[in-house]
Amino acid sequence: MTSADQSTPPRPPARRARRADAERNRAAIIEAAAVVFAEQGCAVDVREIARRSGVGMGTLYRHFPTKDELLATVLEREFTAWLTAAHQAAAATEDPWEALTGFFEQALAHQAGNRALVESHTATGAASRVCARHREAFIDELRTRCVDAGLLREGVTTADLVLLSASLSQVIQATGDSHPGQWRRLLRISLDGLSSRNTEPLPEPGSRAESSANG
Amino acid sequence: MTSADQSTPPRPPARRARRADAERNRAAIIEAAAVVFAEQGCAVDVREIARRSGVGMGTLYRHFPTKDELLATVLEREFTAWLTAAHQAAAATEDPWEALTGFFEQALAHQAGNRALVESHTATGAASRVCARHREAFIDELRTRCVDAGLLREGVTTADLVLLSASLSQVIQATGDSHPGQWRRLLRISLDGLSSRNTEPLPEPGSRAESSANG
Amino acid sequence: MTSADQSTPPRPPARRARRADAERNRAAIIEAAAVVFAEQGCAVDVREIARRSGVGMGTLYRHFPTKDELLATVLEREFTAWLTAAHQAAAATEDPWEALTGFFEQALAHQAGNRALVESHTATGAASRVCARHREAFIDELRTRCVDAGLLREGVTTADLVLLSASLSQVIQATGDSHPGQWRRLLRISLDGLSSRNTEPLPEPGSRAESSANG
Amino acid sequence: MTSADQSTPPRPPARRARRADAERNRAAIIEAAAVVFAEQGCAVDVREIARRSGVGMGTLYRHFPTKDELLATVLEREFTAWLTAAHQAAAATEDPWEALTGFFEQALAHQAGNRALVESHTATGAASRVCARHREAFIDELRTRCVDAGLLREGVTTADLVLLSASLSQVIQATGDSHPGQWRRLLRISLDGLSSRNTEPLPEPGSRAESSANG
DNA sequence: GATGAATGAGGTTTCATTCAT
DNA sequence: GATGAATGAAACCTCATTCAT
Repeated sequence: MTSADQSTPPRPPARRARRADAERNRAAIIEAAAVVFAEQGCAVDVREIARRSGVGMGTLYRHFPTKDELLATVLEREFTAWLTAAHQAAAATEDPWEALTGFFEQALAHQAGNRALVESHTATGAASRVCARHREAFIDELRTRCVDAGLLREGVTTADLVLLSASLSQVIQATGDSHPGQWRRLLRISLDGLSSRNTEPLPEPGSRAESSANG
Repeated sequence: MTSADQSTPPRPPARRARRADAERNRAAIIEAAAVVFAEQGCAVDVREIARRSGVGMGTLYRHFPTKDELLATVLEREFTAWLTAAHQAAAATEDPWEALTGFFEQALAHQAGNRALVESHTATGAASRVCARHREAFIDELRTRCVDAGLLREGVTTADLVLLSASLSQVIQATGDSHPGQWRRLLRISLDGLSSRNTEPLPEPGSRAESSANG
Repeated sequence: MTSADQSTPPRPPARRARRADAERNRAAIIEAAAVVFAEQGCAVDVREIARRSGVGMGTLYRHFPTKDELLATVLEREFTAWLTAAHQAAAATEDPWEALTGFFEQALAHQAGNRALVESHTATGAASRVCARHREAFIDELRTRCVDAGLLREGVTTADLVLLSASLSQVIQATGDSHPGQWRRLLRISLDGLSSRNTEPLPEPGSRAESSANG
Repeated sequence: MTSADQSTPPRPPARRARRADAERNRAAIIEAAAVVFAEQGCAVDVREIARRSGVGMGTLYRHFPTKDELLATVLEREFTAWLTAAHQAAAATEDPWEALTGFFEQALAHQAGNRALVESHTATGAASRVCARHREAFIDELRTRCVDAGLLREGVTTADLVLLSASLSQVIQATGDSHPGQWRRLLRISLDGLSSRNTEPLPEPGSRAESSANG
């Protein structure tokens, strides 16, 4: 009566007895950790996370043998979720420029108020490695589309865009509570600086040329 | 009654001497703290600072009742020094735009490699309050000059410029060793977005309008 | 009432089958525990044992309600095995003294490299109780043979020999890798001190008389 | 009136103000640690030591940055105290053999009931290194005296004596409470085996020759 | 019976701050 | 005023044992 009503889902190959409970715990831990990390940054007490997820310390450390590992998992999950959404949004429009700006919009909106996520940009831990590569690949895709359409300023690299994203995301943190939404102005300014309307060449990476000629 | 019996206050210079010693200690502490904070960020052990300044913990805490207060003092001193230099640089040119770009250049170059300084942008401690105000005043001055000369994009506020500065300074930290100088490209892009060449209105602070029209 | 309703006990072999499985598990646990305890001493993580025996923690604890109990079982098994071999060796020679020295040789050789076995001499846990009794009985047998043949020094008790064995076994551990075989010298020295050639009386148990007169 | 009464001890060069208190704490810590380690072995909770010495955890770790360091200090102190006493005892007699036996007597009596001290023989930590060297030097001295007087069995090395000492000290632990003083019998036996009365050669280090010929 | 996830007290160590000298 | 030892609350992590499935 309880499980096998109609279209029985192909019974998982047994041995998953406790796994369900464990998976629920693991999910609870990640959930709680995500909240706590977002609220208070990477430096929180692990016990706070254990308390909020309703599990003991041992359980937490069974699933994540190290605080860093937990953090990495949480961040990766958030990165992935965000990238997935970004892909969908990008696929929903024909306009390359709209795809690019939409990406930035969404990236920043997503990171607003997530302290750990922002801190992770600075962190050099192994956590961000994988995520970084995924993000880079996607940004490169967006860039190529804009370049092909002649919309992007000459010489703008993927690294530039990655950096711009990281840069703005950290601003969000600072303005988060006091000036919500101000980052949109900065984003607009930067994007305008990225448009092919600007014809002056960018300084070579590593060069020390003067920054801008406004005449 | 105990030491100075025979009238004619014998040693006011003695107290002065003490004062000088204390002042020297204070300076040593700030000096050492500046180095340590710059090298290792805000999270260093206070004892490291005491050790490097050659004073005891008690002395340190007599001058600065809290680690945060010491940090604030250090940061403020650095802000002040930097702002002074910035003022001089700004006064040395007639061109308002050059003054503005020069400011950014110098601000960012100054912050490269100073971990505490960059972290302070995110920190909500009392440390940054004072500094923020000074910086703001100066940026506002630069902005006004540009606006008066018709060089700055319509609607750009001081807050925008402050945020841009903070934003880029954090990029410097992230790219510091691996991609030195890349921040100059980002700066150039942003400054181009700030020029009065861009005529589209910026989104209202707090609004959610679309970010950019590239047509 | 639940399983065997229709009289004629239907599946005693079934329960036997279960028993066999359990017995196999028990054997696997002991086997693995013996290896791990020998390698790493008594302080190993129980999970290491569970992992190596291929059973879950619950199974392990069903068979051995306590880590100490498992340890006791393992040690007893090893003692038994060793004692059996010792018995055979002792029965293979007519010479009582050779039987005694052979026993020591074999005891020590057997314990070289088994950390838990050596540690157990110091440990006051319930583990060593049983083993101790068996060993004692056998040593007493050897002693009696030597005494009857007039080969053993006057007054040497079984307890003395037990203690000598324990003592030397710990030496083996200490010298194990660096000076293999040095214990044989010590054994020889001790055995010579045990021979009936030495006629001075031993100090009473508990007495504080001077230890030796070498003249 | 308080300090400079008569024969003033040459005033310590100032700067020792707090040092006295700290030294008292350090002593208290070592004292407490010695007791606790002796009672319960090396594996005690550091907090127990802190509690018993009446200092906070921080104080303890200021003086001994690591539990191992504390243990090493305690052991070394005990070794030193013991060796000093042993030197004096050895100097008090003309008889080389009495000096040797006295040394063993005292060494073992001193270690009876000190769990950490005995455990340290097995431990390979850096703690015992220094102590070991001192002990070895002293034992070598005793040995030489006996050899020169023709009292010691041919071929007995310092290493043999060191090992014998360690071996017996561990026996003490095992018999400590139940059979106090039994180790004296074992010691006597071993010493008799060491006397020059025994003329059979010892097995070469590393050899596998038979252990003893009692005929 | 078997499984292995969950438990949580305890282990060592750090560090901002206070306080006796 | 200066000194630096003392403080003690956390922090991270381990592991013998229990218990739901």
